[in-house]
Amino acid sequence: MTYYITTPIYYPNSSPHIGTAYTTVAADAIARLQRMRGQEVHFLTGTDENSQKIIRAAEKLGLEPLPYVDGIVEKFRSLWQLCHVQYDDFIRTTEKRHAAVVQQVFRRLYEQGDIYKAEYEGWYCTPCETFWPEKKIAEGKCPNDWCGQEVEWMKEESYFFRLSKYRERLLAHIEANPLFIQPVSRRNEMIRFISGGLEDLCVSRTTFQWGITVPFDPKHVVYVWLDALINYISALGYPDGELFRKFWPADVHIMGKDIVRFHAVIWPIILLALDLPLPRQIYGHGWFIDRAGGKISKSRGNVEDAFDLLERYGSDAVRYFLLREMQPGADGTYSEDDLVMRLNTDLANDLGNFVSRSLAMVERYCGGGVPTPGAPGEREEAIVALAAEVWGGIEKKLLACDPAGALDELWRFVARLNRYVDESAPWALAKDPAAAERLGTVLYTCAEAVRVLGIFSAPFMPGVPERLRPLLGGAVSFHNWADGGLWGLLAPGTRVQKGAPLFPRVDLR
RNA sequence: CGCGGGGUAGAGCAGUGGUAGCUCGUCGGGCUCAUAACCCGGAGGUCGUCGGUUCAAAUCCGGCCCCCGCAACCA
Repeated sequence: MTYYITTPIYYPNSSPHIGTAYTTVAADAIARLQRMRGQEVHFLTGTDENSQKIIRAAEKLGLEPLPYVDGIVEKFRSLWQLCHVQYDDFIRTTEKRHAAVVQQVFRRLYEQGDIYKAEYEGWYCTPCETFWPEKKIAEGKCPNDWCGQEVEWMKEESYFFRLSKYRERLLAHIEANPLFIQPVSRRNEMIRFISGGLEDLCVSRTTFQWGITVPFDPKHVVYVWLDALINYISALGYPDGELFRKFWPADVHIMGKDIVRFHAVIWPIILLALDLPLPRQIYGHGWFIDRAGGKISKSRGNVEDAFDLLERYGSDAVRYFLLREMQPGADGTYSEDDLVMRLNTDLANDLGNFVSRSLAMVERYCGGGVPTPGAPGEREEAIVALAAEVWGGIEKKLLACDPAGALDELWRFVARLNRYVDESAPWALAKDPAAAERLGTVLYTCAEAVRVLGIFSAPFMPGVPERLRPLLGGAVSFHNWADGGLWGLLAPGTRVQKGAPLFPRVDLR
């Protein structure tokens, strides 16, 4: 089976913030799980580089647009590398492979009458490169709070995309496919919005040249959404590419809630017009907000901070925090204090400490060799049953784009394991020579649980299995998700060591 | 009459008809294998508000108050 998952293409005009990191890491966790399940995965991310803002930002630094975006793109790439994001392709809208497809699509839509030429009129803010609707304009000023410049009434020759023509078909598709837009709150929003009627979309500009030229009318460049959304198929080599045949339609497009509308309306309509199948799912997650309830701004989550966070806490901890904190259908809260709390309580105290105490006891009471278990008791049977349950739960939740729920499942298991150690009190068994077999059973259960935890953690925190492997004798495999659903794969006699703490505690200041 | 989401212990959240739960914090106890980590127990909530339906409501219905998104060409 194939699995195609995407993030949006990001805007390299500003630094990637914590929200883009969330989107990308969430997609990565799902992609990793699917690979572990043996699916043939294609994971796409990239950058959206055709915008007038790019020119401005470059000018400020005295650069041409392309060298400027090249630099920013490198930042994105190295950030994803530091986060251990394993994408299969990174598309840039400045690439020829993309431009060629956009031009081809534009031409086809024009020829079949879905794109037509007309005149766009409205209040225009030059710095924001935006036409604003009448009711948004207060006293002739741009409504963007960071702008506030005078707007002017402008007429511009433009091409328009006939969204209205496909409205009914789109609505019918959404109604017939409850999972098409998720979560449900977003779906309801979109149904309302579309029901209210669709205006045709302006898809070209003549006021600047940076972008993809309209093939038959070179004074126009293709404007934003038509250009950007097509990345999902241009990256696959539409229309004749082998990847396209193999992976389209996408299984899921993941994104922040702010751009669900474009993905749930414009993108499906482009596909309908091209007579292509629609993606199976569009998932809109929430935003990270700060503790005061405000949006995360550059001062909080810019790229320098992200690099800095990763350096100080490590990719696994940052990934864990992001994935755990964002509840489906809601916004998440970001603060460094919360991150440190998660790191100390969940990762160090619960998960890390369980690994540490388990392996330490095998070292101390069994000379470092995994003991042979005796007959399982009730407690062991409960542990094995819970492992299987949690294994299924993680899979189900993560594939439903709910990493936080999946991690809740995982921690249900970790909590149970710590309780198991206390209840079983191996340190007491070790003092009683008659309890040797029982001790072996308990410590085998602990060590085997460590192996299983390595698999469970792998999609979320890829560093965990890497650091666990040498502790479990170097020969254990964490690559197959199926192995997480089995019990007893760890061979008795395997040499283990306690090693360094998996997640050292951090003291703030 | 714009649309939608939300108001549950000090904080952050789960819970859609039947004795109010989780995480953190707090108080007390236990253990000593472990990263002063782990385990158990207690205190703390009239579930925004007023009214209704019901044998029974945080959960269904209605009014009101407050907070937050969206309101299209701005990732």
